[in-house]
Amino acid sequence: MAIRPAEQLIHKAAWLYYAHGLRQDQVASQLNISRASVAMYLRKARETGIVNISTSTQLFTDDVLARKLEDVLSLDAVWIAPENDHIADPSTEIAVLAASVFLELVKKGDRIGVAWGRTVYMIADVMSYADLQDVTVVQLCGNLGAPYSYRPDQCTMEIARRLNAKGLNFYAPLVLSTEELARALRAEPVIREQLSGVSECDLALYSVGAVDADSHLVKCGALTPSEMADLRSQGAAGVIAGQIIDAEGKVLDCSYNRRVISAELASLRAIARRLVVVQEDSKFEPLLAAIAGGLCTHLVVGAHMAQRLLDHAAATIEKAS
Amino acid sequence: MAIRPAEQLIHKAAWLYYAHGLRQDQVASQLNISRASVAMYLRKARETGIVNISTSTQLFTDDVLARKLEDVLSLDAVWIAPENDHIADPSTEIAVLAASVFLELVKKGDRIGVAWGRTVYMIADVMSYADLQDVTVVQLCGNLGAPYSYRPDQCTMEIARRLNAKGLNFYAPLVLSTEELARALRAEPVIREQLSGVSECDLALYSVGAVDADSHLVKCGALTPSEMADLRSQGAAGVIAGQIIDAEGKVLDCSYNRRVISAELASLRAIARRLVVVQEDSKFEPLLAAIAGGLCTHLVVGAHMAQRLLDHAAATIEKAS
DNA sequence: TGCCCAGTTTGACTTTTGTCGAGAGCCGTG
DNA sequence: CACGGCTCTCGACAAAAGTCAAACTGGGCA
Repeated sequence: MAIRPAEQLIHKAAWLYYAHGLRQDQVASQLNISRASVAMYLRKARETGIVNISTSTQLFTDDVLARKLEDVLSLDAVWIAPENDHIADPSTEIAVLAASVFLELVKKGDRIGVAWGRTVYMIADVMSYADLQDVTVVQLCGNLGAPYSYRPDQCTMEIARRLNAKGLNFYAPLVLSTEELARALRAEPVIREQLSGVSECDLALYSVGAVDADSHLVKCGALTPSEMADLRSQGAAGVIAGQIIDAEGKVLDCSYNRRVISAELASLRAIARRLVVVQEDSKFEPLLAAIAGGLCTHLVVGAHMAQRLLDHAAATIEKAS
Repeated sequence: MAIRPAEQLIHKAAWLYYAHGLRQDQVASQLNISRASVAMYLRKARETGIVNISTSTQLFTDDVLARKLEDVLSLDAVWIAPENDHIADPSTEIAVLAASVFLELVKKGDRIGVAWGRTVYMIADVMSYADLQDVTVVQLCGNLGAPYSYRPDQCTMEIARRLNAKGLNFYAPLVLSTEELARALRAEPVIREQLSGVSECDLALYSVGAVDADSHLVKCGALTPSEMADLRSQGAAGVIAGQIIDAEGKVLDCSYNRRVISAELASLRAIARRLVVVQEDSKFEPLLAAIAGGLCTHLVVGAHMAQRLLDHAAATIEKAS
């Protein structure tokens, strides 16, 4: 009985413990193993998603602020992570909340589009394991060759791993050196298929990038700081799935965008649930752009950002009237 | 701060403990309360479904036997509760499994039809709490006035309570004394509406009753033992949602059925997922009838029953060839 | 006002659970 | 066939969680 402790035993232990409510020693005697082993199995069961512990995120939508934001920005749902009191690290708080919200939004059989970035990777990192075998996680945009730690494929694969789902990477560079090459590559059947499959997603997860020298696009060499500054003066307001958008949330008409291999914004908008998570307060304008462009239906932000959004909306309405 | 500890605190405690993985004493100090209170809050959180602990029921479908049954009976999914070894009470085991399976099948926004009986009530009784606010549980058949403990409305309400969902009872007797009255009552707008709403359900939960003197219908006075025996000789093979069905799973043409207020079998068949749970080995024939009538897409049974079903199917095929 | 009640909170205690290092079986390899 | 390397397992200890009766709280009521 020392061969292959196997899923089987883990399952049984988890079943007896969590579903029947037995104590670990009772489980141990039923299964003829030591209690220590049971404890270990149970940990594994939790880690692999055989048991699922999830907490309602309702607390964060019950907030009046969240409700107001939903109304004023016409979003389906908003979650606000508290930042006021002795919270050690608000950005972690946001990531943890976003991970829970994400898991709550996923349904069996879903196809999920995932973009990339520090925020997305942080969410993946704190996401608890689940066992969603008939779920597919697809990468929304091309890869960056640069030795950068939040690569699009890493984000996709990590989330797929956590969910025990199928991961669908796509191996094209995010940005090419000429528009021609980008066009040609987009026409490739493999790539075209992947791109057209995006609109069949049921759920999307992304953050939004800022248009400044700290942007990921600059850090990993897709754009130089001066190019970025140029784009900014041309009206660039944010970055979504590797593409530059203007203040209205439309793709900016520029060479860079034409050289990018990524899901079209129209495809993104075709996804029913679009979860946008923003950690940094500095991403206020990019977020406004994303919302303006209808790229967001579900939003997770910190309390401070939420307040800014609400104030801004109020000011806009006042000005209009 | 002693006023209304409220959901708020429970939510926060649950969040810090389960989502952030803090220890109870850390949660206690964050929230400025004693660890004992935290422990109590966490229990409440579990009881009210603010946190959800669920275990994958895959173990029970992985069974080869389950796979074979799915094939041979053309069912969508089969779960088999083990009965072989030192399991104390196989019927409880089946109920616990059925409850887990049920919870796994429920999706947000679902409308769920629930019938009645000892089995259904047992399932409700062991079902863990969940917080599915946009779920509606509807009663599939009329009530029994008799002082019987597994009344249809009780089954419905208990499941709704566990799920924190809306319960939709319907207050008509299950069986009337004359066909005329039954017809008249069925024509009542309130009742008609409820009955026609059944086919809009996404999920149904019921067991199947035996046609003998031990049947609930006899025990609660809807039928006398001799009437039951009569029906049996007329071809009655089982009871579904208070109605007598024949071996082919069709409604038996008899006075009793015409006097019953319950969801029509056609409405039941219109429900995409029909979870049938059978505990007693004696319900072999009724179950066969239900399956024959297409009243079952998802099945939970004990190992012994599963084997009988498979043997029977094998024999039938052999005979046919 | 003073008293009682229902529900909360707490400290102290017990029980349950997590973890560690050591030991045992298995396997491929030299 | 003996040897490490590997993983699984166990016993014992430390840490964490559950429990209970007693104290407390604020609000309703005579």
